Amino acid sequence: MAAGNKRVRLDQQVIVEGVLELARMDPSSRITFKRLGEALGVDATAMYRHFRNKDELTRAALDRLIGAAADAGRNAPGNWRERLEVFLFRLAELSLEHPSIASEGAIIDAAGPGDISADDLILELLTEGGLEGAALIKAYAAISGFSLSQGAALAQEAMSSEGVARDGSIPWIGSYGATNLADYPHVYAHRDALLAISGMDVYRAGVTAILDATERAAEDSIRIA
Amino acid sequence: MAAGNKRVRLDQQVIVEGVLELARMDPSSRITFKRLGEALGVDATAMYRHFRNKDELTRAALDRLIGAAADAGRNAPGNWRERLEVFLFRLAELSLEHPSIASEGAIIDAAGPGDISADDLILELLTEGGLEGAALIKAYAAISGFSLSQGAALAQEAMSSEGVARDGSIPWIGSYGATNLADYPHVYAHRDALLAISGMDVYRAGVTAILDATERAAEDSIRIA
DNA sequence: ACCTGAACACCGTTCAAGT
DNA sequence: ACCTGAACACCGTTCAAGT
Repeated sequence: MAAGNKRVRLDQQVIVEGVLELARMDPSSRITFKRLGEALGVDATAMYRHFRNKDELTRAALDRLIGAAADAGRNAPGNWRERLEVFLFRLAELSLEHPSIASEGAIIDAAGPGDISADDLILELLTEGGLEGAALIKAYAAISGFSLSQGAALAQEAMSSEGVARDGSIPWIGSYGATNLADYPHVYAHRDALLAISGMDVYRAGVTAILDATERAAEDSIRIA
Repeated sequence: MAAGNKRVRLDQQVIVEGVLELARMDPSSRITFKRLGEALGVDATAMYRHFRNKDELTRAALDRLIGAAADAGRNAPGNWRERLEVFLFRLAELSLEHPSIASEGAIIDAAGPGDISADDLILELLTEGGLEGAALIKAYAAISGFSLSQGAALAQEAMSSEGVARDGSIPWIGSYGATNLADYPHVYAHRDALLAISGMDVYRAGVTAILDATERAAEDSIRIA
């Protein structure tokens, strides 16, 4: 069972799929060349024939995730906002399902075809919504920056609390432990509500805020035109 | 000059300050117990007397950064939105000045006094803006989630492009390299504008979008009341 | 009580050697 | 052309030994 011993011929595609599978099946442990080699039935160093280093490999895997989320958004029904939401939440789901990839920092700009495909989708939907020029670029920046960095945060959260449900329901704030909240009256007043916030709540709140503002900007620019 | 050889008595405070200094002076290399020990004139393993592991140490250092940003926001003039912006941009600056700390993933919830202080500030300012109940908690979630994850993304960007200006002016998108943009008409149409986006532009776009939406929600809840 | 230093189990990466 | 395996330089962490 598990992954091991396929012994197919290696190439970039096969390796990336191996990384994704490893990340899915073993969500709480880091991606390692050794573990990847075992899963593919190949020596740990064989990957260097196909990727310059680990960063490039992780980049390629993340790019695949982003591309898959973009496909989901592109094929979804609904108006521009609804399809954007499908893309954004699919990316969050995929990040939670592959935490060891999505959390591997240092990669905001996967720079592969999946990444560009997602950028194109975001721009297409925002244009459909009526945005153009500087407002379009700003909305694009807010959305693409948010989705990647917040997806990484979600994934890190899922990795560090191993064994816990991978649906984003992990509390965002662990606890206030020994800290005396007397000096922090607002935190004290809302402590129960704050502790009840999950990682996915945070993601959802961010998406809603950004898309509300975007929708507003779109309405304004249509009214002006 | 440089860090080395102080040989003071160790304690949590001294170690955290050492980490922050190391991160400031040597922004493109990772924090290491060995390097930290050299800077403090102490064996690499001496830190284990004061912190359970590296994660706890990094957490404490990040907590200090967040606390400093909260102090800046608390002491700033202006209305709630302006003071929130001071906090958010100060946090981005501090992340860029200490990239090896801010980028050290796995830490969304520093869970220390600085973190709680920042939470209290955010809640205070949002309350001042007229938010309460569920709308308050949602706005808090969007803002705190955004600031931490986007700050980490900014820091990772600063670390990977070593030597480049630490002011967030690094391009968000590297280049489109060899990729044929023929299949991506929207990216193609806006490629120059996209390549001109900096990391700080992305941060600013996110802050503006979230605060616009928050301001709108505050106006609504005041009108209803 | 606090720090040292050897030791351990792992990393990513390089490179000569195999097939 | 592609993969192996030894080797290297580094990690975080543990623990017995020093002072």
